[in-house]
Amino acid sequence: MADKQLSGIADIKKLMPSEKEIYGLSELYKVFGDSTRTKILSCLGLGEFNVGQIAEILEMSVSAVSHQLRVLRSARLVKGLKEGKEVKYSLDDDHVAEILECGLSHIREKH
Amino acid sequence: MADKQLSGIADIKKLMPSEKEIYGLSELYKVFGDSTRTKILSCLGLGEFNVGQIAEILEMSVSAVSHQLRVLRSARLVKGLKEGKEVKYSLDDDHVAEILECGLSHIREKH
DNA sequence: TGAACACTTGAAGAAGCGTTCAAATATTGC
DNA sequence: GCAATATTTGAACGCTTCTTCAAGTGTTCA
Repeated sequence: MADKQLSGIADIKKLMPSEKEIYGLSELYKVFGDSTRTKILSCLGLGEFNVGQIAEILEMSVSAVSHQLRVLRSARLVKGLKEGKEVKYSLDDDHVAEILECGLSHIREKH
Repeated sequence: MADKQLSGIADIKKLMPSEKEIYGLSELYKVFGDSTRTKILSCLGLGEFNVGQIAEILEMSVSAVSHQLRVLRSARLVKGLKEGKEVKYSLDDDHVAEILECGLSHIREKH
């Protein structure tokens, strides 16, 4: 009984998302938390492109872009389809653009 | 005229969010991209707490929590109100919980 | 087969990040 | 003023991350 009024901290712990969910969430946002990757995602929100085209649009080296595409692929945010010697990249699903929008509307309101 | 069919890459560049917006967006997500900070935000989504309480809920040192609260404060994701010798922290606005929800629903669908 | 092109990969260096520890500041009550 | 409590701050350390450069794989076409 004495516990009841003492804090409610035990209750709060139970209401929090699980350790696993928190981890997954922060890992997801970590991927968005780099401007090169955000640029790539914004770019792919406008169409499908191969690595060289993305590099040209972003004015970065092909290698740097490819490294980041690997990160985005393993986070399943983009997918790459091989077409001959090229690889056409596109957003993996609609959720990705949605998350971008969600953040954009926040910063547009705040600043 | 020759330009027109050449690529459309110049057009894509114009359609992309500005450098400034991209930067702001990735900076915002960078803040979410750490599990300690995500925990603090989830916690404050459930109520208002002082630093010691947050540290207890997260089972972390007060110092570590305070350092991360500074990051969250300067990103204007949380606000702290001084009450005597305590500081009560809360989410800065509804957008924050919204962004958390947005990411959570993504990972819950994907995994 | 071999040259050309598109892309990926590995190693390396610089830069950035998060926690810890110890010290500093601020507020309250004796 | 002094001790006690709550929080912040700075320096230091180890760890991760992003880009670059060079080398590698894979595909097309002659």
